[in-house]
Amino acid sequence: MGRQPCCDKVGVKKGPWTAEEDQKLVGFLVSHGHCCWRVVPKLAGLLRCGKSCRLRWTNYLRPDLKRGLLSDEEEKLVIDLHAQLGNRWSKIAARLPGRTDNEIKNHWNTHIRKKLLRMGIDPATHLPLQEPPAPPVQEQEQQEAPQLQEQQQQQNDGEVLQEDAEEEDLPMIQPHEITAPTLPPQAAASNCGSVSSASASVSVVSPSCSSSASAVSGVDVTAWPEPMYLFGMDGILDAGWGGHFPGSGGGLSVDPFDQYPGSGFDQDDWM
DNA sequence: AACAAGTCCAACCGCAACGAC
DNA sequence: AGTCGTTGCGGTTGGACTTGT
Repeated sequence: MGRQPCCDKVGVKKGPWTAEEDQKLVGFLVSHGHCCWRVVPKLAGLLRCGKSCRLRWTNYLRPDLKRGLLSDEEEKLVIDLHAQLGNRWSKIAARLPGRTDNEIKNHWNTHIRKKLLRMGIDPATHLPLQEPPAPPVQEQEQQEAPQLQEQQQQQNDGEVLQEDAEEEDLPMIQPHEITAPTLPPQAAASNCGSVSSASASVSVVSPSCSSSASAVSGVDVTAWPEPMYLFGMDGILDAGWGGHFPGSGGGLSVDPFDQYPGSGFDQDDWM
């Protein structure tokens, strides 16, 4: 018995999302929420499969996402959690607010993994690599921590990583540094993703069109969180999110967008 | 300036888990 | 208890971008 594909392969667009598609998706989700992802693209007028919509939303369009490199603290936490949880990226992501599993996974594979390897640490086990003679630099580092128990190793990871980061002179961008330039709400609304609570009209420029879009286009998608927070719970309620967030009575101390699947409201709530 | 190699990340794929019936 | 539909997760890939020659 074969699995039914998540969507009809025929007539379904793939590849990078366009600004127009992002607008449609965000506009639809903000005003209606999602009942089930399969029907979202149809209702939103998108030639995408539901899975693709969900991924786009959770990994990029969700308003509570942080953008930019992981901070030093976040990186340490990822290493720590990875030592405990292994490749359970979603579990790790759950401990880093505003970060997605995909983002953490990518960061691990492109940055952290290499750092650990250079340090002579097996990224999979977080133990020193049992390898043939390492190059001098690694040798030296290995001498510093020979045959450490895992706990000790974890403790060292952070310290050595920090040194490593300094060594490379890698700029560690803090969240507050990567958010959008502070704009008055109106300006923010006209320049970047905006959500009118009344009409739920949304404008977004897709960074997928160009990875440097946020830097050069003048339409900073990293600004997403700010306008979304600015329009606040009232806007969310006006836009049709009302009553969908248990315990969302006051303020946004509990992020309403975070972890909404399985957080206590069922599909009917979204209809 | 042009090209090649390397890096990074958004998006896709396929499987597993879960819930409804 | 078994089947089906949906969502979530982790691995992988394609291509844009950056860096080096």
